Amino acid sequence: MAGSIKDILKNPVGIKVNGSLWIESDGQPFFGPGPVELLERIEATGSISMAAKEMKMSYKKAWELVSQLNAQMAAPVVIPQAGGEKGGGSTITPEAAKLIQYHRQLRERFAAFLEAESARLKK
Amino acid sequence: MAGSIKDILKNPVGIKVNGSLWIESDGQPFFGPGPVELLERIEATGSISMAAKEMKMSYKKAWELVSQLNAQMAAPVVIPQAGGEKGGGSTITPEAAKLIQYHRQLRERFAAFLEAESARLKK
DNA sequence: TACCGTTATATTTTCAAAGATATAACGATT
DNA sequence: AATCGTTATATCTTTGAAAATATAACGGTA
Repeated sequence: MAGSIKDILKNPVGIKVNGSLWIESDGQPFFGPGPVELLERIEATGSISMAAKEMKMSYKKAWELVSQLNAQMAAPVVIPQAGGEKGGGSTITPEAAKLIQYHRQLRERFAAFLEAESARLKK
Repeated sequence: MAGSIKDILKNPVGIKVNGSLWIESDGQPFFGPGPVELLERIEATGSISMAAKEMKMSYKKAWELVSQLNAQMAAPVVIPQAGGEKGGGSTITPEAAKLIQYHRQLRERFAAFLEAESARLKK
């Protein structure tokens, strides 16, 4: 279309609309893509430290995320155990599974939005 | 609704979905909310330095944004003049106006999306 | 009790982004 | 030529976030 955005760009080939989403509570973000993946990997590995390693995230960062998440939920999403067989580990609660599922669907709807906007950009 | 996300949060009052959008070219973001506001203020003030000061952005940062934008557009969005009456100044081109208008509409559609998602969150 | 790998926490180090500062070039006006 | 406020650019400093490091606590198992 004439007068389109892509027409005024020097290199319109790789152009698209991108973005990121998160859930805010009291104005401060507390649940973005990072925590979701962390929860998924904690579920898969049974361990915060292993999940963090897989994501190339420091254990400290991972622990802070878990701690922050648990603090903001009515019930904890991760149950940690320090010590025990194999040194301990962590399991996720049904509430965590709910969060994961919700965020997955949210991401899908957002991806559709971005797709539509990217298409509009090229028209 | 039962099993909703808001039910598993400790403080569900201020909860909402938020996010940010930008345009990518070749995978690297080059046009987000900051540059738009800068362009608007350059148009209003006729000067990069005044626009930057209004936004409490360093002149350096503002100049870098302008420079980067100009480099990525087929035609420049800002025409700077160093020296001249009143020391110089900068004007924006019709292409810049197009970018501003596009981004404004994009923001509106995104706001609607976020609003819908925030509403869904509370259901 | 000694060991293990994990959770929990404090401290230090690194590093990149932002900011501050300084200086030159510019071109109309006087 | 001197002045003015702007653009243009280099360099130094600050600072804040991430990463790295270190250490203790934990609770099963052998």
